[in-house]
Amino acid sequence: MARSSATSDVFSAVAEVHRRDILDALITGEKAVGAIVNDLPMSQPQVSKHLRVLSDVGLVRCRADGRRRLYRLDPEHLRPLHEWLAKYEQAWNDRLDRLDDYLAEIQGQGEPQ
Amino acid sequence: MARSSATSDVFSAVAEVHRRDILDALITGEKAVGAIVNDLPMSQPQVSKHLRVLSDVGLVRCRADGRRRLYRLDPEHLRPLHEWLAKYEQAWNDRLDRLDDYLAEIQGQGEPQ
DNA sequence: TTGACATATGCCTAAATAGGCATATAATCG
DNA sequence: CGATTATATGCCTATTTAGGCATATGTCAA
Repeated sequence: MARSSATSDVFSAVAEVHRRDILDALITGEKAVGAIVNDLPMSQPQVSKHLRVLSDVGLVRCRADGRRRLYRLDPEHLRPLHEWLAKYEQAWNDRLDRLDDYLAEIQGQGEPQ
Repeated sequence: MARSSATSDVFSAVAEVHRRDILDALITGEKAVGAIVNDLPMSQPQVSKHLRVLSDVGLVRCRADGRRRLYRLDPEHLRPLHEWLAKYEQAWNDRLDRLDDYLAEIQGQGEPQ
C-alpha cells in the first residue's frame, strides 16, 4: 500500500521534481511536447508520460495543432494545494512576526520595510 | 529510479495524505505522539514513522517531555512549497479574472460580492 | 530492580512508480 | 501510397515506500 496515486492526487503529481519542471516550463504559455523536450533535459517519452499524469489530475490541458499537441497550464487545479497551504499561513505569519520582533529587538530601532 | 526521497523533499513529504493529516492535527499546537494516534485512525508505529519523515524535512520539530515526545509544526519549512506555488498565482489570478469577466458578462449587471 | 507506559525501529511484503527502450499511432508531405 | 515528423504507449526493471507486526529503547513509578 504505497502512496495515493499521482494520477488522482495533485499533491502527488507535483511531488515529482520533473513534473514541476514541466509545469514551470508552461508558465510562459502553451507549448508543444517537443518544445518542452527541448527546454528540459528529459526524453520525449518521459515528458509525455509526465504530461499524462499532469493531465489526469487536471493541472494541464491539451489541444491538438496538426501533429503537435499543445499543452497549457490549468492553474485552477492547484487550488487544493493552495487551500491546504493557506491553513498554515497563520502559523507561518505568527512565526515571521516573532522573527520580526526578534530582529527589531536586536536592532532596537526603526521598522523593517 | 523512483521519485526523490520524501526524506529530503518537502513536496514528497506532504504528498502523503496521512502526513498531511498529521500536520493538520498539529496546527492547533504541540502534541504528543499518543495524542496524534488518538486523533487519527493510524497505528502508533505508522504515526512515528510519518513523524520521522516530517522531521527529516524539517516540517515538524520534537521536544522531550518525560517519556513523551511533543511534536510541533515548523511552518517555515513549508516555504519551498509556498514559493513554488506563488509563481502560479499570477496565472491563477488571470484565470479568475477571466472567470469574473465571464460571470459579469453573463449577468450583465452588478458586481459579484 | 521490576513493571508499566510511551515511542522508535527493524524486518517483511505488496504496491506504485520513474525511466529506458522499442514501437504504435497519428498527421503531414511528396 | 510511402516517408517523415510528432507524440503516446507498452514492456521491463530497479527503487521507493506504506503499513503490519514484533520488538528495542527510554522513562517513570513503586
